[in-house]
Amino acid sequence: MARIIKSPDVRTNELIDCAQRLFFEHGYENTTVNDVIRKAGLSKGAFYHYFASKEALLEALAARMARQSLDEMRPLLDDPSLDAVGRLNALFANSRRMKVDMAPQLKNTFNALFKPENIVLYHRIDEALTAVTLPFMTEILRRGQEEGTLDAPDPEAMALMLLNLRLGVAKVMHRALQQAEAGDVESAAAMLDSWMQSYGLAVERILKLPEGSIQVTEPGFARAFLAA
Amino acid sequence: MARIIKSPDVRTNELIDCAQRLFFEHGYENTTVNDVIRKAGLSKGAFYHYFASKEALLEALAARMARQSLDEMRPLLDDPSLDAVGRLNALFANSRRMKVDMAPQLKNTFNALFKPENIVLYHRIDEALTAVTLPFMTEILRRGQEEGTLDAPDPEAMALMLLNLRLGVAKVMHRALQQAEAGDVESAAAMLDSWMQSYGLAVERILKLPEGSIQVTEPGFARAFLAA
DNA sequence: AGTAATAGACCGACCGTCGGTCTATTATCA
DNA sequence: TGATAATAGACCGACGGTCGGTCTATTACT
Repeated sequence: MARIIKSPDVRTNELIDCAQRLFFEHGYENTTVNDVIRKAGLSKGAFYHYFASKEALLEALAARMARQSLDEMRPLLDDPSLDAVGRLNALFANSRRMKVDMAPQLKNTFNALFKPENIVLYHRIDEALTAVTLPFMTEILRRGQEEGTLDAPDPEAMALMLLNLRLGVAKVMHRALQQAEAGDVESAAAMLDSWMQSYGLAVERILKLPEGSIQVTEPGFARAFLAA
Repeated sequence: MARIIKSPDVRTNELIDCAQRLFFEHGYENTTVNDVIRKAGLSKGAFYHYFASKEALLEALAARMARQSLDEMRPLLDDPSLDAVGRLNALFANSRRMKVDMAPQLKNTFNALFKPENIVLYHRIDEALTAVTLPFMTEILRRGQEEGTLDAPDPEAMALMLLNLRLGVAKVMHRALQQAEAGDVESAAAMLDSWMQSYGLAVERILKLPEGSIQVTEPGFARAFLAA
């Protein structure tokens, strides 16, 4: 094979790129190291020069995703014009916008991530994401408690619970996507809408917020997302 | 090897028994089919006569655990003397009792289940458990809504969220166990207690119950569990 | 400037392990 | 007694990972 030399940083990211595409498309277990290096145009030796194991590649992928996600969130904490509720709503709005924007890829991602053979991939990413998001969320709640805009006696515990709930949303979104793909878009949208409503309600109740202060969904979101 | 013949039912359960011990101890991925059949005293051919794959064995294990757990819960639904809140409290009390009774094994189980190499095992079991528990929980909430003892506009959605929260508790219990094993029993117990307090609070708030109506923990529970 | 030395990116044949298959053999029962 | 269910274990191919070695770019020295 032709010998092409690149900077370690570039190579590493290329490998993670390939891993992301392959893992998401075929699952972690179903992707072989040989698949990765073929796609990356690299030898086995080179691969193991950069990553200690296939698992380490997964770890690096999860870490990169967590980092990216954190970069998206950080501005919200720094914005002094927002109170805690505003920050939470901004978080939800942000994630909505992203979901609709990237619906096509996201659909694939969701479908891939929740395939039963992909639990490992899913869990690693979720773990990394949660680890990165928890301090962030805790800080939002802590400030909210200070401001008196919400009631979270133990901000970290409450934050962790909110993140646990978020997982449930992801699962339901996947169910809705599958139902929509099976042709039943309307009822899937209805189901998703109603579920997100309940989710919002739960968040409000946990933080003792007045009903209606948290807007996790907006009119037509479910349909727009599922129909994309 | 001597040829021993047993009824399919017995063999199946023996294999699942071995799988349970081995998977929990060394993890699913780290346990080979050869390990299982060696421990069960069986040939490869016999194994694949009963299970289509190693994965199918895991599935069967998860299903059996779910079935057992359901059998433990069912009496609660049938008891007419309990209202919804009573049933939830009974559920918590039950799980507390079980936790303290079987603390030694449970410690192992928890430690095993949350080892990073055990995500697959953990997830499968959780999935089976959730699938079995959700209708049960939904029914409790539905009746509670009917009785007016709690407020769950969408019982299934709320039930699913409560189950999602339960996961968080399991994770925190694991963290506490590790901390306790590292010698810091007191602060681990304090942490766990405070966390369970928050968990109870969240449940109450989600269901709009008066504060104090749900008792997930009781004085000394965390210490008793961790010190066992 | 020319050259020797070093680092480390890169290569691919090879190996051990593991899930799973296949054929042969033995028990059970209609 | 023939059919079928149960058991045995040799065998297979794929896969993750290793290893000895090559190639190239940079640095150190004369």
